Amino acid sequence: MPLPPSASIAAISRHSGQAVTLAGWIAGKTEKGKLVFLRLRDGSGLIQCVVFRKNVAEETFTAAQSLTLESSCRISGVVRADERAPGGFEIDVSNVEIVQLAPEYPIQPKEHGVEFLMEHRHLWVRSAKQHALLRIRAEITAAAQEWLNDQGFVRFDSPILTPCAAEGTSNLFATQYFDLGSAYLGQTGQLYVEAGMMSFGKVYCFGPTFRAEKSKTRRHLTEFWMIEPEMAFATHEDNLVLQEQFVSAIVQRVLERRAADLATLERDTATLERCLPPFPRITYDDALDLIARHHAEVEGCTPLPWGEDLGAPHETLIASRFDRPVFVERFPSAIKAFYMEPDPQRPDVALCADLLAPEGYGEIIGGSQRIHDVALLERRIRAYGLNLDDYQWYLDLRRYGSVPHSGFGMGIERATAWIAGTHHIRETIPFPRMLYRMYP
RNA sequence: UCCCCGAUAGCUCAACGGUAGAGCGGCUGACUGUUAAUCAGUAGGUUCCAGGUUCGAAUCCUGGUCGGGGAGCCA
Repeated sequence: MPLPPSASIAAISRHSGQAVTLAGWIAGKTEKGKLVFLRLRDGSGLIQCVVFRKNVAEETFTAAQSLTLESSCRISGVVRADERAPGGFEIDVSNVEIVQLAPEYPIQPKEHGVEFLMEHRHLWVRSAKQHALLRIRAEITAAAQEWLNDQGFVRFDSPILTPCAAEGTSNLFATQYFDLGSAYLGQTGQLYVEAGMMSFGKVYCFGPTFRAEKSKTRRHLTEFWMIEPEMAFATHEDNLVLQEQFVSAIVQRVLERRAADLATLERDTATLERCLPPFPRITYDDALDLIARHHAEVEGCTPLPWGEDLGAPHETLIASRFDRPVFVERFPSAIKAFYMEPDPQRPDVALCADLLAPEGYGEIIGGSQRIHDVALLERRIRAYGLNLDDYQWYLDLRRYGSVPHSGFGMGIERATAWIAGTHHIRETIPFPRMLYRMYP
């Protein structure tokens, strides 16, 4: 009769000296004649299991010998402290029950190319580094939501199928929506969380967003997850304070709870430990000065005339001059979304900010104070060439009890790439969707 | 969309105009402390596709397909 697992590998030290049954997959095997070492992975951790021929039934030893990489099995035995074992504990095996014997496993414990690994992403997620990375992602999404919940935010999700372009800028994925014409996969939930903010005061949405841009860089996905808080009666200043507290709370929680995974990834945690408020702030104007003076330090970085948006090399240069995330605020309104509140001191710039992660990981947050005056918002919608009829519901939010309000969006994958120290964003989501990849 | 690069055994790669190879993995055997074990043996190929140059093409040329790196766009 099959035994259910009686212990998890992560908590194996609690069972030292006891007989347990573990259920999992074979992560490695070494045969040494009359003994077999099995490395068993159960999702919580990895442990070495030792099968001695003279200690077990002949069929148990044969079963242990026959196990292949990633075969599933139940292993019973006594937990024993042994300093020769990785992790300090091993299983002295008494029984091996094969659940399924796997044929030759494609992914070997050696170097593989990106194309091959992406083609086998459904198997690659079992590998130690991918496992650590995706656990960190899960910690980040949990930390982000729980922190906002603790601050009184209410989760208020936005639709994924939307009737028109929210910002009128990005290219959207279109799909046929019954007899109502085209629907578009949303590229932000922001306009909808503004409606929620007027109901709950503080809200956030969290879900996938879609950009049909033909981006082909290590910082872009066509489908990515974004968490977007929005607060009533909040100014640009309030927004920046919220962001630095939010980001540092997430980073500190990952440092506390996922230290082992950061170690697996060989992440240098020094820059993460410094990630505490307040974050430095520079204005767009200051950024242009800084670029003019230091552009030679970064390859491909050239001085910018006022009014041009920052490119990737400019962001890298700016981020490299600070030891923690840095806000770049008050961009020219003309290069930003139509709904951003103009600076009352200087109406040609917007009350907005991008948060740049250190170490060249780029923009992880974009946020702004939103226009709350209905007449100004109408003028902006027209000036951006958008169809006013599409935005009547959004204008209603300014007709009935309008208040100053602010919010931002954080890209989960970019934040994960930075915190985990992963070169390419594609590994920070289980199944990345990219320009040239939709399988598996 | 633009610029650059690549495709040879299951995987990682070599062969650069003259007989298509190695390491790893697989399979068979040996081994009581391995942990990307070691040793011996063994199987495994439409050199991405189509056309061209040549006595002869994995190799050179043209086109295509698939993919990688970067830019722009943005989170």
